[in-house]
Amino acid sequence: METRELRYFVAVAEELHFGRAAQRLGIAQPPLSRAIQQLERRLGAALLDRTNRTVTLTEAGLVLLAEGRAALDAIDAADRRTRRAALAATGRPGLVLAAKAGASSELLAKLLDAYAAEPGAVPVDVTLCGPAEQERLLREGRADVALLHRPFDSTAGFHTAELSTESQVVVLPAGHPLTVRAHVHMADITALPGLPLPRWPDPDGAYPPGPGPQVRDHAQLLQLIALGRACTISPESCRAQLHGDLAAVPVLDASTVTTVIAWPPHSRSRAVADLIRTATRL
Amino acid sequence: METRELRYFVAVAEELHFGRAAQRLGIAQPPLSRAIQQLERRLGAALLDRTNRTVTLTEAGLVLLAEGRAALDAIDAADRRTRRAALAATGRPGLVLAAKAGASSELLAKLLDAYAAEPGAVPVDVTLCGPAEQERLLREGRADVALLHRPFDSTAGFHTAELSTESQVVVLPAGHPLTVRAHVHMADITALPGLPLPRWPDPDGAYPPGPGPQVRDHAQLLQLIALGRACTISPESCRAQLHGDLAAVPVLDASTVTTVIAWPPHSRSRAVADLIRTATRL
DNA sequence: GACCAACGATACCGCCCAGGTATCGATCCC
DNA sequence: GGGATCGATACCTGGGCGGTATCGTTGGTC
Repeated sequence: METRELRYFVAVAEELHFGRAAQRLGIAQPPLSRAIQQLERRLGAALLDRTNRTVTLTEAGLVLLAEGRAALDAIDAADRRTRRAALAATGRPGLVLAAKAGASSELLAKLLDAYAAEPGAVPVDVTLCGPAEQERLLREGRADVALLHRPFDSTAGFHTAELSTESQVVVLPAGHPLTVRAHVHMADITALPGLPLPRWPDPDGAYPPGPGPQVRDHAQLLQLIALGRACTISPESCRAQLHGDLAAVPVLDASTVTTVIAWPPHSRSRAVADLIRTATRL
Repeated sequence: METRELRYFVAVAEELHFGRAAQRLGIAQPPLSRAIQQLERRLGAALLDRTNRTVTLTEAGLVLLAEGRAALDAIDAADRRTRRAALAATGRPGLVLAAKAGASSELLAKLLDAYAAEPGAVPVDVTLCGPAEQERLLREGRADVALLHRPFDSTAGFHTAELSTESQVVVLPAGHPLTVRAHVHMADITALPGLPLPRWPDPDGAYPPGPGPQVRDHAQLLQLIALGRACTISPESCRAQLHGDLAAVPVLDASTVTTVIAWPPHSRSRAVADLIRTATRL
């Protein structure tokens, strides 16, 4: 199976329309039709049901869409990591660490300090990113290592080491009636009138339907909470960043959050290994 | 990057010889040279240092070798899983479960029984394989689900669920002096005169150097132990399979072994999901 | 030190296949 | 029933992949 065929198939499977897929790929429609036919012939499996009017994925097509995307990601990652390795060999070496903006900042600071003190430490570029974005960066080879938060981020496909586990708090506007409580339960929060949980964008940038304000970053969310328009559940380490307008109350029955350091398998970099060793010793 | 280029590069990187690599690939040497040059040009990175006499991998080449192998594996897996999905849709559906021969047999039997009792259960083909082979089968898409044993098998790249944790025992010939002990330590075993730990083949079939008899399967190993030529450390569930010539003694400071059920991420099969659910409920 | 063998690179050639244009055939909509 | 939409088919062209022949360099050998 050639990557060209895979790219073509993924395009058609996503568009469910040969014309649009061809346009997206920058080729004409007939070669695309032929390439898909050839792919189906070689696999001995129908991937698409086409009825001259609609295109739908077969069961095998669904499988190939998921697996093919993963394979293409692996190829792109190989490409990017090879380029990065070449740069590192001839230019300044350096690590890219992806971390969620506004999360685990204390842990992150400690890690960076401790690593910088190691012999042979290289400069670390920290990429702060939106929720679940670290995972993508790491998968695509744009980052060498990432701080992920279970159970929110998937660690599938990575090597990981646990760094810390913490319980969660609900962040509320200062002066909210609940802030006098020593602790609350999930049921107390989902029933809060006028303080819905916010909606974060999907990886593709779209917002899921439902109530709750749409937020794009942490600062925006904190401001909304201060304005009394939302509340949120966060790991308790976020308390360090709360200012006067906000208050936090432990949520007893929220899932605990585990911060893990993750890196791609096959990572051969000494710098990555050093950073991980430093992290696990914290 | 095309898979053809990747395959070519991996062949050269493994052989470190253009002629042999070309032979292995079934093409002539000149097109291979050109393909590698083109790949290097497109990546903007030297992958191989060639001195007319010897070929060595650069740092970037080492990265691409590891990442490229992973990417090629992903493509092969996509291919195989798609074919399997097509077969399952048109023919008899079925699952392939990979398990280490001679390990966790009781757990495996319970799992198969429990799953078979589920509504909508499909036939399960059990593939018993050598050490660390399950991992390869699962990675290559030849199995739908596998029982792995941490820390021996790598679970990188898979989703997993823990099934059981057990401590380890040393398996000795019956009548050996140590068999009267209630328990032993690792130091007692490595120092055993005339009872070395066996050597298992690498994934490529070669044996690592060192003392100890070469073994290929469990029966062979047990026979060697009964003959007083070797001993081995195994999870304690192996006791169920020991016959009269053999004895087991707990090893207090051996690492504990966790049996996990693993499946590829992106698995879309209901049967796999059912099996996993059954397993975690055991 | 000159010759030879080994090995990767280069030069050149032929053919296959990817991609393009034109068109067909079926289906849905008005 | 006519037109629009959309995937499939027919046919052509060119680039690139693979092949053979050969070169250039280097290391080993007598």
